[in-house]
Amino acid sequence: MGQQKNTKPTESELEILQVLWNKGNATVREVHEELASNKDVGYTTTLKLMQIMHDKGLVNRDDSSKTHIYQAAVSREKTQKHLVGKMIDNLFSGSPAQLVMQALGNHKASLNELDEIQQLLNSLKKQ
Amino acid sequence: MGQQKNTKPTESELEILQVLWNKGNATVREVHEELASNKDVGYTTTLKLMQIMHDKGLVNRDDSSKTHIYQAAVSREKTQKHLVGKMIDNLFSGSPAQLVMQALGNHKASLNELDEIQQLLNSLKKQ
DNA sequence: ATTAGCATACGAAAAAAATCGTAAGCATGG
DNA sequence: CCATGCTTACGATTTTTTTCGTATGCTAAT
Repeated sequence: MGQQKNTKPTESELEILQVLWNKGNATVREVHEELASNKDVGYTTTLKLMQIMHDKGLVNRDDSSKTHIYQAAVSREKTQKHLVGKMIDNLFSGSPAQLVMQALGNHKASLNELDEIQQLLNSLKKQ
Repeated sequence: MGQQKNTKPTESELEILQVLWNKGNATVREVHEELASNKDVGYTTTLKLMQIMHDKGLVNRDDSSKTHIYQAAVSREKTQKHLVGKMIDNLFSGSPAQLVMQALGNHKASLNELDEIQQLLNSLKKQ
């Protein structure tokens, strides 16, 4: 039954949210196809997971027709914020800057992206 | 027995690594005190966890004296890199820049830190 | 109407992670 | 010598997460 916002999604739940965020909304089958292209998993596993997520309030569903249609109930941004915050605390002693340096230093970004970051940086400095 | 590098630490293991990274090396008791100041957990739980981590090769220990002394066997940097990469894949569709924007936009950094980031950014742009 | 195919529901098992109780050993201080 | 206190070892339980088998029902094609 239960239902609680702000529940931290598990690893698998995150994979599903991923798909839902990208597709906007989707059936279990659609989500499953997507997942199954990357890893070995049974259909009912995906189904069950999505049912649990529905219970937890992580997804909404339209069950007015036989084949239910799901969509994420938590926003990508909010989830990102939550998990990034957690990572900053857990891994970077609370320093967002260190995380940024890590990410920039070790993972390639395009010039365009660097410019975007530059702009954000400028506006932050002005404050 | 087993032992394998590159094992992804669990949440709890990460907390312990955290302490070890900060202290350099520490006894179970020391690690435990630290953890117990933040959450409610029994001593033998911490002990057991650290034993498991030793099994997995996540920590090294000196057991030449009765009270063993532990230290992290995986570097903070390497672990950060691994987990940040995972997060970029899982949550940011593979774009490190998006993660950076998230972190910068939502989590306060000091002016000094912003300058550090600026410098890194400059050097990346020049390449 | 019967069958084949796909859908959900649901219980339960398996796997992974976390927790803890208890035993046993070894110092140290009385 | 004996008790107290701290240590590790270890088995077992609990909790959480993941996985899947099976039942059941609807729909469409034959």
